[in-house]
Amino acid sequence: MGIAERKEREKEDMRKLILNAARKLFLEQGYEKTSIRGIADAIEYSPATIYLYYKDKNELLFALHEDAFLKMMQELGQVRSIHDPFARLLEMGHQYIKYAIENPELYDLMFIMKAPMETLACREEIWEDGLKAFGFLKEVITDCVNAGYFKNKNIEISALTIWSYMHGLVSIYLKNRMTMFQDDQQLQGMQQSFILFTSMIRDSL
Amino acid sequence: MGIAERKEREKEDMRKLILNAARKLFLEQGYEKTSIRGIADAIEYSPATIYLYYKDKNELLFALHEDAFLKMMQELGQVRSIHDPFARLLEMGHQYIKYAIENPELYDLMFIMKAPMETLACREEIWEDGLKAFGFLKEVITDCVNAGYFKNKNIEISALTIWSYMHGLVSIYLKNRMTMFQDDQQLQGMQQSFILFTSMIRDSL
DNA sequence: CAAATATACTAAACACTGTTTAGTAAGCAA
DNA sequence: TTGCTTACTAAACAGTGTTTAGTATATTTG
Repeated sequence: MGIAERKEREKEDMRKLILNAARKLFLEQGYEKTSIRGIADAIEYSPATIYLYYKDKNELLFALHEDAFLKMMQELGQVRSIHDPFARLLEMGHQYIKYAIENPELYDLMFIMKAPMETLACREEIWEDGLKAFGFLKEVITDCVNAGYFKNKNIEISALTIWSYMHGLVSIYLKNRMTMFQDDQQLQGMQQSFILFTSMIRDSL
Repeated sequence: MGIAERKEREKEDMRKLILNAARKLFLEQGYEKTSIRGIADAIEYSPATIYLYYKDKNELLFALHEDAFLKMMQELGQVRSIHDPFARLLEMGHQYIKYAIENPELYDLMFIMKAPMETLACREEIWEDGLKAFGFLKEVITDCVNAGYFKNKNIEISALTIWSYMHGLVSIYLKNRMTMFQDDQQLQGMQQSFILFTSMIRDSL
């Protein structure tokens, strides 16, 4: 009998309905100002219904966190068409900055907020999405090493170092701490710093 | 008449009483779980009283943010005794990491949370504390340039680049995103990355 | 087909949150 | 002693995430 299957589909539809409304509100007004009641209103269901499909607000944020990674990987993945590994790494950096600036709330969810990590912790799962993205960075760095760009053979540490810089740069900008530059010169400052950093790793990583 | 002065003193005492209770609770249970009511209970006053001394919760957080910077500058300032500027920069890095790990909630307040910046924005003031700390970093870098360690003459960009790396590294750790290492090897990983980064800037900044 | 059961949903409550308002009691000045 | 100011608070306002108990509807069973 197909009833069970239909119910399963309907359940999945409902999860998507909730998630889409959540994403919309979340991106429109930010995490802090989006309430379960607001999401419930948007889909014209009671707040309690949401708890039949998602354990709590953290789980809802975690689901958004997951497709934020999907989106980022799609955008970063485009660099695969670049043959030279160092040029590919550079473009990856540009795309990373672009993604962070264009999706500040998602970036927060992916790399700054504790909520999604707590869901992961109490499920006793690993941070798959993050590790996959980190793995992609390691691949590109490995290619750079193999092409003779970098001499350092510890890919893990090289990747962590590069990611730390990138994450720090965009975090400082997104969290409004780049006040050593005037508002309209912050992007330019980031650009200059990025050029400096990339020339540094090219010369001596 | 000394009555006005006494009242002024009492007002200042009350502000400190509130702030000390706020700091204690905040460090004990974190920002999110500390409520105005909790602070009011701790000092045995009504919640409304707190609003006679601080405009809102953001202002309370901003006050803590200020003495978090005071504390950090005290700890970082110790490196002034190191003569060699590059060794001084290295030690500053160590101290920065140490401070972040030992005071994760304060670090959040200083460099990640938006609340203190919002208070600053609506007061139309600049981020004095942050710029002062950044200025100290620039001083040390200038010394490194003058001593012939670094060839790059754009101190502002060099400082931003170094700070970005440091901030990224500690943020990734503090926000539990360093899952490429097992829990007990994350500090070691940071150490290795720090060594790599410092060797990179020594060779080619 | 009717009765029993399972499912989907919600109203209302619980226990909180930051913040404001209106009112009280004490301290001080005239 | 009267009038005014200051310090404080009880209670309310408008929200929050989450849970409970109960109601219809849909499905399965006798």
